[in-house]
Amino acid sequence: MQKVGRLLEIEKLITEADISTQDELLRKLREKGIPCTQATLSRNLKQLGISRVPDGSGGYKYSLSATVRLIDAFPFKLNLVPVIREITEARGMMIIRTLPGNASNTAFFIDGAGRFEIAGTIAGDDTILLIPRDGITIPQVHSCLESILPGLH
Amino acid sequence: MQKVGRLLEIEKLITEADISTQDELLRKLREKGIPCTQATLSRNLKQLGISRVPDGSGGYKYSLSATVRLIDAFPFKLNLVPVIREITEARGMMIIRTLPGNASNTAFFIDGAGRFEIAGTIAGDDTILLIPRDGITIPQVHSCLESILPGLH
DNA sequence: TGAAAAAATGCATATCTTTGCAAAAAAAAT
DNA sequence: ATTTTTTTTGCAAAGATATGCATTTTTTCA
Repeated sequence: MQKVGRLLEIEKLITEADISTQDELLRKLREKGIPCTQATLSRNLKQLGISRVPDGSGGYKYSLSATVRLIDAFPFKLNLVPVIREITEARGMMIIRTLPGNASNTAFFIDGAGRFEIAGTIAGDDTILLIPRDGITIPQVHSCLESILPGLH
Repeated sequence: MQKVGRLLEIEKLITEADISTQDELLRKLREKGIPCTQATLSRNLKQLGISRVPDGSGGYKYSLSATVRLIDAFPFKLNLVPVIREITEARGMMIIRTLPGNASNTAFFIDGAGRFEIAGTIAGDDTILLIPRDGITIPQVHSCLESILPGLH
């Protein structure tokens, strides 16, 4: 299963050239040796936050929408804690995106729970890097977070 | 001819509330006493540069594509480059050194590009930690950065 | 004015996109 | 390794949007 590869290629194709329909994009993917169907493409575009926008010349083209980000890509759900916007995983760590200026509050709150699973956190302005202790899995950290942050689901 | 009034109202309606189909928008217009058909609406939306974008919660909503254009034609793209002093790699992540005080501007800009390859960034004063998404290689991030920041070597 | 040209609109339909569902594939648990 | 659970996918159909064409409305210009 090469979903990530396909997502990258989709992103690349739509930034490299103006593409106006999913069928057109589909053809280009296949030319690159990436098999896909239009239905899957539709779902992938949604996931990538890519949409079909007027191109200003009477037509339409696909384009990344800067504000919408990948949320459903990984098995984490969008949470209900107002300041947390997104939680993703990378390199065995967790990246928690918050509203601007809220990263350190949130990190402080997480640290304050004193959970063993969490080796430490580093907070910027709107992003927290959460480093799990060795041997701790992401699902474990996730359920740990759920217990720390009520409303997360 | 009440086209202009309708255009204004359309813009207003889609910024005030999340609207996910043209029929829904059409109903709201009619509630305001503005008669219209779906066909006209489609043409008007195209003219206004409004498109249907993934809302990040599994649905779609209409949105001005101003943000997308902003990124596409970001006026200070080139001005950003000189503040970056060095880019290095460590532990599968990237460390970007900037001029003092410029890390968060730069990180904000990078985040704004909304690239899939980048799981998140954390900015201090003059250093950014960029965490690539799993499965993404450093060279991939490099070329990603190059496309976000033209002028980068 | 009134005639001619341009723009806007509605209708019907073509085109394009999204989604429910079942099957396949992948990941996690035992 | 096998079972269970979760995720991804294709198919087909439903849903949503765009557009050609004819008509109406608005604008332009003599």
